[in-house]
Amino acid sequence: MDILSGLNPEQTEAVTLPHRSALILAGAGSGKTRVLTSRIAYLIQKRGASPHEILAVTFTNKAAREMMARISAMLPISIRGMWIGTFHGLCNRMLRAHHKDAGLPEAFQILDSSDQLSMIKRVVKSLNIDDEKYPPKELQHFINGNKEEGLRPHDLTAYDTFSRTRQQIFEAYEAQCNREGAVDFAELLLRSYELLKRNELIREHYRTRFRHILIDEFQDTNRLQYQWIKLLAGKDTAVFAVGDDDQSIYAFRGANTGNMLEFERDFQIENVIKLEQNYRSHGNILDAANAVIRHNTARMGKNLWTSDAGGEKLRFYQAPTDMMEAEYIVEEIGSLGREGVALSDIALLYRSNAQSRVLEHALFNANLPYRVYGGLRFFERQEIKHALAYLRLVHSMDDDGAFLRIVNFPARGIGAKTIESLQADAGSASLWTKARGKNKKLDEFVNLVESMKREVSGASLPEAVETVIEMSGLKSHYLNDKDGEDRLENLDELVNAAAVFESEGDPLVEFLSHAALEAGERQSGEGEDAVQLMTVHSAKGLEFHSVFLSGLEEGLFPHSNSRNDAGGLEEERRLMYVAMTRARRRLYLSCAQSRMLHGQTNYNIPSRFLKEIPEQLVQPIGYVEERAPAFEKKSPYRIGANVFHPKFGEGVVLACEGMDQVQVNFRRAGVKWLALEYANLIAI
DNA sequence: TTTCGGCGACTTTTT
DNA sequence: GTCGCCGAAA
Repeated sequence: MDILSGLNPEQTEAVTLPHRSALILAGAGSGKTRVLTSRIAYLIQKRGASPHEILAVTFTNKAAREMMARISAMLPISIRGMWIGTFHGLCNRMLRAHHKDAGLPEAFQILDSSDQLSMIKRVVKSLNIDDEKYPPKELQHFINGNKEEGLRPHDLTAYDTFSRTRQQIFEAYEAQCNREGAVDFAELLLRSYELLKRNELIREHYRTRFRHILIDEFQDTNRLQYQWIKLLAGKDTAVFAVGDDDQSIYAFRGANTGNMLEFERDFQIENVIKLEQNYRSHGNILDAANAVIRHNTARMGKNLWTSDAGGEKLRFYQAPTDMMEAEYIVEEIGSLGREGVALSDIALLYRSNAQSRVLEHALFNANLPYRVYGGLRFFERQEIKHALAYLRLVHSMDDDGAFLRIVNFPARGIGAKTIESLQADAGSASLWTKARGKNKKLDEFVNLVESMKREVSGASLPEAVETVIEMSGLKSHYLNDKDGEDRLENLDELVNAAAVFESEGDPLVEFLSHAALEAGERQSGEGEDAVQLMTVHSAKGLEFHSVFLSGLEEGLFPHSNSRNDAGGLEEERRLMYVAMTRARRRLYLSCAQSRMLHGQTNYNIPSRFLKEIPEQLVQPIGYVEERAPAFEKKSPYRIGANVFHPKFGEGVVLACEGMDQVQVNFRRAGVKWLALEYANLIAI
C-alpha cells in the first residue's frame, strides 16, 4: 500500500518534506500520529534512509509502543535499528552504553518518584534537619526543578540560611545517589545531556548517526529535554517536531510551550505546517471547542475545521446537586446504550479524581459496568516493590533504599532502634557493610539475603523472582494475611512478567530498569465493555463516541488553585479544549448547583467556560430555564456570515463575543475584532 | 514492635 | 469523604 494514499494535502506536505527541520502544528484529531509514522515509513521507503539513522521520541511508553506497532505494520523490514522510546527510555539506553563516560556503575539502578522521595527523607534525617521546615515533598520538587533547568547544587547561589540548607540537602542527596549507584528520572536526562555536552566523541557519534529526529507531543517538552535534542542534532540532522500548543496541559510539571517558538528560531524553520482539518468530531462540537480556545491570548494560532459540519447540538444540563447530575448522566448512558453505542465508547470526564466517586456510586446503583482510570499501577504496588527490593539487594548490597524497605518486611523484629544504631555505625558506608554482628536478628537477615544470593546466582530471571518471593517470606506473609489474595496474584503476575521479559544484556538489571521506567498498565479488564471514567488529563489522545463533561463549575473547572495567575487560567482553558475535542458525535456538558467536596457542601456558579460557548450550539435540558444565563447571549452575527465594513471591505465572521463584539477576517485587511456599536457592519 | 486512632490535607501526572 | 502519616498505647 502506498504510504501517501489517503493523506490530505497538508499531511502529504509534512510527510514528504525535504531533509530539513520542520515544525508541524497538529490540531486535535488531525491525524498527528499518522503523519509521524508515515513520515518515518516514507523516509525509509522513498528516501532510502536506514532505520539506524532514525530516533523518535515520545512521552509515554504507550505512545512509543503504538508508534512501533504502526511503523512495523507499514514497512516490510525490521525496525530494530531505530531508537524509538520515551526521553527517559532513550537516555537510559545511552547511559547504559556509555556508563563509564557518564560516571555511573555498569548496573546503575533507576529510582522512581517514590524511591526518590524515600531517599530524600533518609538524607534529610541523616543531616539532622527538621523535616517540618524542609518538607521532603517540596525538596523533591526543588531538586527535580533544578535538574530540569540543567542545574547542579554548585550552580545555585544561596543568599540565606533557607536556600543554603536546601542546597546542602541537594548536595547530600546527589552524594547518596552516587554512593548507591542510583539515578532518578531527571538525572537520566541530565546525565545524558552532560555526557553529550562534555564528550565530543560520543556527541559526534550520535550526531552523525541520527540524521532524523522525530518528536511527538513537542508542546510537552521541558527545557532540559529540548536542550538534549538540540545537543543531539548535528548539522545534517533534520528534526521533525509535532505538537499542538492548544493541547499543552502539563505546564504545571515543567512543560514549556516556549520550546516551540525557540525551536522555530534555533532550527531556522521556514514554514510551519498546520494540520487543521479534524477527522474526529462533528462540526458543532468543533465550533464550540474553537470558540472556547479562542479566548486564550498566548496561542500560535490555528483553527480546526471539519467537512463533517453540524451534527447534534451539545447538551447542557444543570443539576440541583452533584448526585442528581450523576443520576442524569447515568440515565443518558442507559439510553445511549439502547441506541446501540458501546459502553466503552462513552467517557465520563472530570477535572479532579475526587469527582469520580459520586459518578461511580450512580453507575453502581444502575448496575452499569464501568472502569476508572488512575490510581496505583502494577509496579507501584507495595508487594511488587517489596519483591523488587529483595532482587535489588541481592544484586547490589549497597542499595540502602532496598535494604530499608525489606529489612523488616515481612516483620522479623528489626525495629527503628536497631536501624537507627545501624545508620549511626554506617556513616557514609552502606548499611549492609555494618549489618553483620550487630545482633541476632540482623544476622539472620544477612544470612537470609546471602543464601538468596546463592540460590539466585545462575538462575533464570523468572526463577530468581520466584525464589526471592518464596525465601523472603513474602509469600507466606500474604498467605496468612486475610486481604493478601490480590497481592499474591500480583506476585504471580510478577513472575509471569519476568518470564516473558526479553533482554539484550543483564536480564535482572534490565528488568529492574523496566519496572522503574514503565510503571505498567493500571489495571486489567481492558477488553470489557464498560463506561470509561477518567480525568481530562488522562483522556488526552483518546476519543469517544459520546463524552460527558461533568462538574463544570467555577472553582472546580477552572480549578480554584489556577485562578490566581493568567497562565493557570489559560492552561485550564486548554484543558477544557482537550476535553471537548475527545467527543466524536455527542458532547454532554453538566454542572451542579451544590456539590459535596471534602466533606462539605459547596455552592458554585457555572463555569466561565460555558459562557464562552455560543448559545446556538447548545441544547439546554431540564432545569436550565431558571438559571442565570450560562451561555453567551446570541450575537446578531453568525460564525461564517459574510459582512461588509465601510473601511475594511468584505470579510467573514470568525467569532462572536456576547452582543457587542465580533471577530472578522477581512479579505484585504486581515483578522480584526470589532465593537458592533461603532463598526457599522453590514450583513451581506 | 506492632497496632490503632486521630488529625490534616486535598488539581492535574509521566518517567 | 477518604487516605496517609504520625504518635501513643498494647
